[in-house]
Amino acid sequence: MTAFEIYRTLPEQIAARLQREVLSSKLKPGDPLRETDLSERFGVSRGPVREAFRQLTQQGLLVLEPNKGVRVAQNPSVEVRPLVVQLRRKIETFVLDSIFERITADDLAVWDDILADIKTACESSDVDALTEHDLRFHQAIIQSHDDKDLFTLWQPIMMRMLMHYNRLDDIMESYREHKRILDAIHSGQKAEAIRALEANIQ
Amino acid sequence: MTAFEIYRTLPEQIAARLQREVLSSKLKPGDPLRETDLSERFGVSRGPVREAFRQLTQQGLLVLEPNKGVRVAQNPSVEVRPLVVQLRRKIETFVLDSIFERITADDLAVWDDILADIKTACESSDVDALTEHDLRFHQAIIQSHDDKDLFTLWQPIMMRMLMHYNRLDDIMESYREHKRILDAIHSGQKAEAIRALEANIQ
DNA sequence: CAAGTGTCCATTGTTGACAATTTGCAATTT
DNA sequence: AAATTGCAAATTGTCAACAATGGACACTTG
Repeated sequence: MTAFEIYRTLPEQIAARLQREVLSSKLKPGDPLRETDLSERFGVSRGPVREAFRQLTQQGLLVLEPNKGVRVAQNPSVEVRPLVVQLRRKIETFVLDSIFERITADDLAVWDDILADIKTACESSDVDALTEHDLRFHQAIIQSHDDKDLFTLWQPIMMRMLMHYNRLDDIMESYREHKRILDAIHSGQKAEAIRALEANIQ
Repeated sequence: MTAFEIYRTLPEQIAARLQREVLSSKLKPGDPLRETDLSERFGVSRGPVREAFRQLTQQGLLVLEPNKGVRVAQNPSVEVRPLVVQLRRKIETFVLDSIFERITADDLAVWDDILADIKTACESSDVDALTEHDLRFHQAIIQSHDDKDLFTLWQPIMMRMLMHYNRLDDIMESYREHKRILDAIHSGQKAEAIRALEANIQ
C-alpha cells in the first residue's frame, strides 16, 4: 500500500482495512468478527465498527446474522461464478465504451501510475499488492464515468471476483493484460481496448 | 400491502417503510432525510435510523454525504438504463434457468399468490401496490436460489429499475406479463418461461 | 439416560449525552 | 455593493452505559 489514503470518516477507514484483510485472506471465510475486538484494536467505540461491518456486508465480504454478529463470507459458488464474470464484463465494457472519446491525459496518467504499481507487485510476486492495485485499476476506470451509480452496482460484483484471486499460473500475465488495455487506449483503438479488457476479466 | 410482514430488526422495519415511500415517490429525488425526524416518527433512537439509511444507501435509493446526511437518490440516467435492464435480465434468467427443474409446488403456490396480488393492484390501477408486488414477485424467484449472493447483487439493480415505474400505458399488461411467466412454469416450458421473463424486464 | 429447562455469560441491539461539522446569516471589511 | 469573516443553530458523528438476545452447560425430570 503505497498510496497516501485519506478517508473522510472513521467507518470508511475501518472498512478499508478490513476489506484488505479479507481480500488478502488474512481473514478467512467463516471467521467471526466481534465488535468489541475491533473497537479496541482501532481505538474507537463500537458504533463506527458496526457501521463498517454493515458496509462490508452490503459489499458481500461479510455475512450478518441478527443478534449473532458478522462472519467473513464464503467464496462465491462455482455455479454463479460465470454469471459474476459476465456481469462485470458488461459493466466495465459499457463504461469504457461510453467514456472512450472523453478520456483525458490526466485519466491516462493516473491509470499508467496504477499500472506501474501492478508491474511492481507482479515482479515481486506480491499477490496481495496485486489484488489491491488490480482493484484500484478497474475502480479508477469505473469512477471516471459521470454516473456514480455504476460504481455502486459494480463494487459488490467486483468483490465476488476478488475473493479468490488465483486464476493465473504466471502472475506477470496480469501485468501484461492490463498493459494491453492501456496500450490500446493510448493509441485510440477502442475495439481493441474493449477486447483486452474483456480478456482480463475472467 | 396485505402480507403480514415480520422483520427481525428495527433498522429493517424502518428501511422497509422508507423503501416503500421512495418507490412510491412519496419521497422524491433530492428530498433530505433527517435522522432526528425519523427517530421521532418511529419512536426509536437515531441509531437504528442511521442503520436503515446506510442500508438504503447501498441499495441506491438514498445518497449519503458525510456530515451532511442523506437525500433521496436521483433517478438513474437514461444512458445507463439499458445496461441496468441487461444486468437484471442476465441475473433473473440465470436464476430461472438454474432452478427450473427444482421448482416445488410450494414455490409455485407462493408465486401464484403474489400474482393474485398483482392482478388486484392492476385492476384497481394502484401503481404503488403494483410496484410492491412486482418487487415481491421477482424477489421470490431470486431468493429461491440456494446462493444468497445472487439476491445481494440483484437488489441494487432492481431498485434502479423500480425508481421510475412508468413504462406501461396499460397497467393490466403487467399482470399479463407475469401470468405468462407462471403459466409457462406450470406447464414445464423452460424456454418459454425465460422468454416471458425477459419480455417482462424492460 | 434422553429430553427438556434454567441460569449464566458473551455478544449484539438500543439509547441518550456529548463532540464535531456544516450552513445560513449578520457584521465587517475592501 | 461585493466579498469575507465570525458567530449561532441545526445536524451528523462518536461514545459509553444499559437492555435484549442467543449459546453453552449444568441440572432436573420422566
